[in-house]
Amino acid sequence: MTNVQNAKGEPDAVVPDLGPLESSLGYRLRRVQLRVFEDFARAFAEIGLRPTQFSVLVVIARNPGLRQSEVAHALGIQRTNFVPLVDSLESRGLLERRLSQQDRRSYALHLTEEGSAILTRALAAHQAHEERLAALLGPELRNRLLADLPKLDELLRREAGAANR
Amino acid sequence: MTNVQNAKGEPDAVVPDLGPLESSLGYRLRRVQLRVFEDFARAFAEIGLRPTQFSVLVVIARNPGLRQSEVAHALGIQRTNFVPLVDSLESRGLLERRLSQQDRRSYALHLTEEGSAILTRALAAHQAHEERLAALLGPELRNRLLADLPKLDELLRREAGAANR
DNA sequence: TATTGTTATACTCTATAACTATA
DNA sequence: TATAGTTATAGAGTATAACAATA
Repeated sequence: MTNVQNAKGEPDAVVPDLGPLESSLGYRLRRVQLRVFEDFARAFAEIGLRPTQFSVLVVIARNPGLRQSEVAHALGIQRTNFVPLVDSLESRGLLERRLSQQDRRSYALHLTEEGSAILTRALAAHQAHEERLAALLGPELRNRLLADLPKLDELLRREAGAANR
Repeated sequence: MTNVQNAKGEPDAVVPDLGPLESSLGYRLRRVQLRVFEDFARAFAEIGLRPTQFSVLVVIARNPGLRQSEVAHALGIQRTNFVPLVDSLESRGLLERRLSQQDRRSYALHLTEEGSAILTRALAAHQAHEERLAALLGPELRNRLLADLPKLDELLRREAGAANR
């Protein structure tokens, strides 16, 4: 355990020793991700979209007509769990399920006008959020993380793929 | 949209354009964290501990006698949500709540012998998991991430602290 | 037979409000 | 009055099994 002091020189709370968690990639990623999502939540409070909902709107806007399961797969969400997610966005009038002509089992997803309008505001909020982080981190640290994190993702994706064969 | 090919030269599924998510720190962190936790889950399947439970045992082992809320705070978990977590570990016989003498409102947390024994196995599994990641990433990328992620965490911690004052 | 979307279900995680017993 | 632990509760996120309609 370590005693630290705050800016005023008062003794701060005792900081417990985290042992192997300190150098654990998973632990570090979880803690940092939660912090970043807190900031995201603040930026998106007025808009009323959670990170996952935002990501769904983004993917549909940039790839209109994708099938439900394609969007789900692109975002790493199971088909099963994607249904209520799409339900919520559809009942808010932000997207439409259109019956596909080629394959009548599937729906093609499209944004409504309202969905596009909200997405415009959301994209601005997202950019402001990213710029806030960028100002905090500096370009060097930010760019390094944005280069390193996908590398880790890709390496693990191949590993997992190989393991599931 | 981009068409990619797999190793056999067969056309893989169409890869949707993720737009601003590609360079979103929050999105990147979330995806990578989930991948790393998948690997963690594989490593811990036989042991039967989830990441959070593991982290609780680690902190108690290295700081025996901490109060419940101190452990919760160290791990970024709310007191409220920490109760059932400690309940589950206590009912499995891995830790004990001991009534504090100085402050009879609080419990001091200690591992049982069985808790220590399981933690020994868990620490080995965790090390193997980290070493697997290290072998995949190489020392340079791994060390850079383990240096950069706490930096980001610390910068956001100060920001959030300032915002809540 | 396999796939798309769906329902039902269960467990974990997270968040808020309010209680109790101590301080 | 404030704090430590608790209860109750509700909303998300994630996971599996099984079904109908369609391919």
